Amino acid sequence: MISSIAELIADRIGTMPAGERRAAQTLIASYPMIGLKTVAEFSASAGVSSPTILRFVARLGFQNYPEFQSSLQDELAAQLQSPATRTLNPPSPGGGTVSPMLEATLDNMRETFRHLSDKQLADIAARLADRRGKTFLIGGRFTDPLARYMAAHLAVIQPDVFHLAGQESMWRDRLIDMGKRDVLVIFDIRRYQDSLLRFAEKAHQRGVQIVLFTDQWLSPIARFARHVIAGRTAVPSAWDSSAALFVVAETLIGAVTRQLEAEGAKRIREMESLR
Amino acid sequence: MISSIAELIADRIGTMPAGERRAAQTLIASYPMIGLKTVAEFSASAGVSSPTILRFVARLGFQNYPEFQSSLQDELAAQLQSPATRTLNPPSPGGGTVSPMLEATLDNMRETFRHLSDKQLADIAARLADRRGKTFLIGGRFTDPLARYMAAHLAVIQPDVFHLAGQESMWRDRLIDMGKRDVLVIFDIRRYQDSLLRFAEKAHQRGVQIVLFTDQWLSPIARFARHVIAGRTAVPSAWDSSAALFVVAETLIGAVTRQLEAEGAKRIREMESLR
DNA sequence: GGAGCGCTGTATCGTATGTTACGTATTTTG
DNA sequence: CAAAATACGTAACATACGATACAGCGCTCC
Repeated sequence: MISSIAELIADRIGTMPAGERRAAQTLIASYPMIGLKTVAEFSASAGVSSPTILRFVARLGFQNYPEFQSSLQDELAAQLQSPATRTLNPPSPGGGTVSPMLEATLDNMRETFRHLSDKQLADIAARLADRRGKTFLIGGRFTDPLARYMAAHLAVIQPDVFHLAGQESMWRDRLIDMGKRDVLVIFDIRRYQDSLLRFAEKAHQRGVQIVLFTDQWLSPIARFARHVIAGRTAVPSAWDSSAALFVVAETLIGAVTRQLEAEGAKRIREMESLR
Repeated sequence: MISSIAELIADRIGTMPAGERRAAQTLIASYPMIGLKTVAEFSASAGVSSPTILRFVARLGFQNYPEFQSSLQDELAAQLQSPATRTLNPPSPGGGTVSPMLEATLDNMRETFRHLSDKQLADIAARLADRRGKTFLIGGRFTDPLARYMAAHLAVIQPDVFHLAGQESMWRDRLIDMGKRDVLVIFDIRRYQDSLLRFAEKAHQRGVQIVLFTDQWLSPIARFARHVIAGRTAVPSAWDSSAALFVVAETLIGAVTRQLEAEGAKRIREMESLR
């Protein structure tokens, strides 16, 4: 049962030629506003010609463009009347893969932040913004990309940010560079990796301050960590979700950036000029 | 402070002559839909003549009818984009760094999935699960970790998954291995990278099917993409957020895994025994 | 009660908008 | 590799839409 134009498009987008598909994608991307504008604006926004828009509309089964617009308007009107039914995608009957996954993820985030105080985040941000020491980041098999993501951002706004990648032996050798003033950010969720635990222990012995991103069951590394961020990871999937940790990471990145505002801005400008 | 046209009308309806007042009441009664229709329809619905509608619009301060309609559309668009900020969620006191960031992120996700149909995700998942071709993943400066994250998971459940890293020249050379049956997953958000665009174009020429993760303004790569996922990225931070795209990626990973259930499970067992 | 003012609708006009025809480029098929 | 089919854009076209001029009507105020 197809009830909305968006569904209709999703249903037929596969059978459309390239130009019309672009039209479809542009419409979906900012649904449904562009469809309410003129053909000329729609076509310009999609980067195709007007006739292509009209053919696209015709393929959806409409006699002409105004009829198509009326449909969009009716749909909008219906949505506005019942705020509860505002979701563009109906509750996806028959084992939809989207809704449960999204709901669980959103819950995870709320729950994660509920157990995370502003002060805690501010402390960690201050620690990361402290320019007297270096910052190292490392992650496990699936969480290493999170470490990379964070490193990529932090490296823009301050010097001495290092992502530890590659062979275990590689980063173990970097231990010699680490000291009391340095921070080590570790991402480790189930199933926890021994290599990371060993590494964390040695770093801890050298006085390195460890910030740990882990799941709600806490990696054994928590024992050595100065700060522990426990994110919810359970979702209806074969895999655990790192989304909550990802959002915490982004939040921290934002906080650190704000703290380094002055120096950071200058640094970013310099960087721009180097490109 | 008057922020919406509805308020504007309420403010001035007292000073209006009878005919225009009827127009105003009709508009308010089914706000704002009638205002998006033609002058003729509006006038008929209000039981007045077209010029009266135009005079009504002029009195509100608009130069002409299209300008009035654009204002209504902008207002609608703003409403549709931030569903939560409209009703619930008080402005979270204390100006902590956490709440606004989290709220915006949650909104982004809801909004992103609102524009994403089950069918679309299923199509992409099916494509990624198709074992006849290879899967390549690549990302931009800040989004490459997302590509890595996805690659790390997909590589576990199926063979021939490759993350393209390192020098541009490196992955450009991999083009020769790509063909019609293969899929290229690209992550590209503002500011879009030329190198990725060039790469996407060449891949497209070779018939590679491109799945694009981008922001709501659509990377130029969308032109060559078979599937486009437009995630919301705006957050109260100096950086754009990739969290929504991250969640979409996780959802896809889950969907692909489910499709490859049988073979995947066997593969995972084998892998376990190899460790 | 009459004159003036203001509001409203009818009819006309100009134009922006949707539509269509046609030629070129691109892809598909034998 | 050739030929056909399909898709796309340019440009001309028609129409429907918004804008305007003007006349009629009612209302108010002297």
